[in-house]
Amino acid sequence: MTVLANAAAILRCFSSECAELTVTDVALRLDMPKANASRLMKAMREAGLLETIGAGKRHRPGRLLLDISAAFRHSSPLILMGAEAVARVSAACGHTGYVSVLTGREVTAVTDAPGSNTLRVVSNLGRRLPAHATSTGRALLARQSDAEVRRLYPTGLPAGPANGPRSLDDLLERLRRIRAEGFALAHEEATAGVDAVAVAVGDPATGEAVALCVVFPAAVVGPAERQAILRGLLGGAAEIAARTGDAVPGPARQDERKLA
Amino acid sequence: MTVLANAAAILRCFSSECAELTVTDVALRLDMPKANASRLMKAMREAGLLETIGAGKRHRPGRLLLDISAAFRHSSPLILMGAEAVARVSAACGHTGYVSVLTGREVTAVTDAPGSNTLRVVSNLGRRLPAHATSTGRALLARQSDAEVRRLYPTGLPAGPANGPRSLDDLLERLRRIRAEGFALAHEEATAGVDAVAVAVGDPATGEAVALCVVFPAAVVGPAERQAILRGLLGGAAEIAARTGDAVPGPARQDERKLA
DNA sequence: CCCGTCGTTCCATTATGTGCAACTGGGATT
DNA sequence: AATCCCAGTTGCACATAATGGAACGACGGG
Repeated sequence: MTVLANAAAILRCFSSECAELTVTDVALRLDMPKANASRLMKAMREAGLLETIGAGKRHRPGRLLLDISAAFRHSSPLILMGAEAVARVSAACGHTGYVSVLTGREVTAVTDAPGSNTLRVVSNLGRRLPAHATSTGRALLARQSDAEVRRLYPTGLPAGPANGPRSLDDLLERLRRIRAEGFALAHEEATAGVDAVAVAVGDPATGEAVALCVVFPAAVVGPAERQAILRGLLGGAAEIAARTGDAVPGPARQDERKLA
Repeated sequence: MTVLANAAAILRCFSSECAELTVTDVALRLDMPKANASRLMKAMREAGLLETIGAGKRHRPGRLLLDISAAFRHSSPLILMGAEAVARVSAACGHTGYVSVLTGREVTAVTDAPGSNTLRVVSNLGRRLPAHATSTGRALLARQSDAEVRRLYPTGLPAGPANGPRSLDDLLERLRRIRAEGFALAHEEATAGVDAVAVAVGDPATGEAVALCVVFPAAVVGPAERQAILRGLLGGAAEIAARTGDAVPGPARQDERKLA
């Protein structure tokens, strides 16, 4: 299935950073013969996997793929419920919220709820981030055992942002705390000036898990508001957990769930 | 490129309504040999185009596609600006908003801003709807000439909802009004109890156009609020049009842009 | 325990995609 | 206006790579 592999490779060239590509761009990046790239992309256009921008020679992912990413969201009731819960919290506090999933050592946002505040974090759907260096990633990693996490990082932790975990042991220590408290925090990690709160919830039936997360400017959000956001996320997660039969980590009593 | 065509056909089997498929499902739907479907789907899994749910045999679109649909959104500054504008209006009024694009006779929502009201229209990203029977579709069709629209419907209009246009001439009449007024309305068309306001804006440089749209429960939103929504959408569209150099249809003076 | 269903694997056939190189067409340069 | 140059497309012979029929494991239910 070389054509499929090549087609996927072409699709991989697209990302949030690089949204338009020409035939030679692709041929260069994948160092494949121009002829090949040309024919493949033509076929992909005809299949709806790619489309040209205007009438020019620049390409972008096709409409078909858009339809399908919607199917992905609908494929999992967990994601839908998560989106619903995050939307409620986001509407209440005005900050941007996400639902994210973990794949190996990376997290991806699958749904967003753009905030309504003038100063808010711009949403960045579909960008992969290192799990260990984000609140969503750690919230999801905390659902795994220490042994499983160690197995994910056989060569230790890659270098991360200043406030992120500095070593595998540091990470495991943070995960223990997340398991005990039931939520994850990030203070100016992936993005300067941005703090985040995340809560994970899963579906034992499918083995899936998602993280609900709200991000906000670190400087302008005080303890009371943070506590409100946390309460909203925990409440949403608890509702979902009740429906799926998931075990919620952390203190059983809501009032013990406080930010440090 | 038969494998590509087949792969695309498999992807097309997924939709908002049908989010999970097994090998035999696919083999049946596309009546292709089971062997073929099995191998193809295996290859697609390895390429990241598909993934199994949990450890089972049900498949859904892969993570890769999710990343890419993000790229699609970023590919067009027009879509980004539209999303921004709709998010503002949506946050202000609490109703759900969309950015949609037109392909032939169908419109697809590419971005959504879920509303914050308890009673709101649930967003339905990525589902294709007939252009003539939606406010977004008509707003976009109105950017084309009567001749072009006629060419789109050589055999007349397909049957639509009760409040939708009943004939091609009816549609053209509505489009004329949209061109004159600068916005499109739908009253309980695609969905019972739901009204919608849509405004189209384009980028002459690329030939693209998007529709900004807000949907709301027909019964509980009064004239004043509708007017406010309309003003918000028109304002957003005007800002975008100013940046792209697009011509905004309808009365030049804002205060003439009123709902009937 | 056996059967039905579902997915995967085997194998020969042939279609299919590959790579090289020549061709075209559109824009800039002078 | 003539020319160059680069991006993209096409022809052709060769060999890889996908096809489909049927047989084989693997579950799960009756």
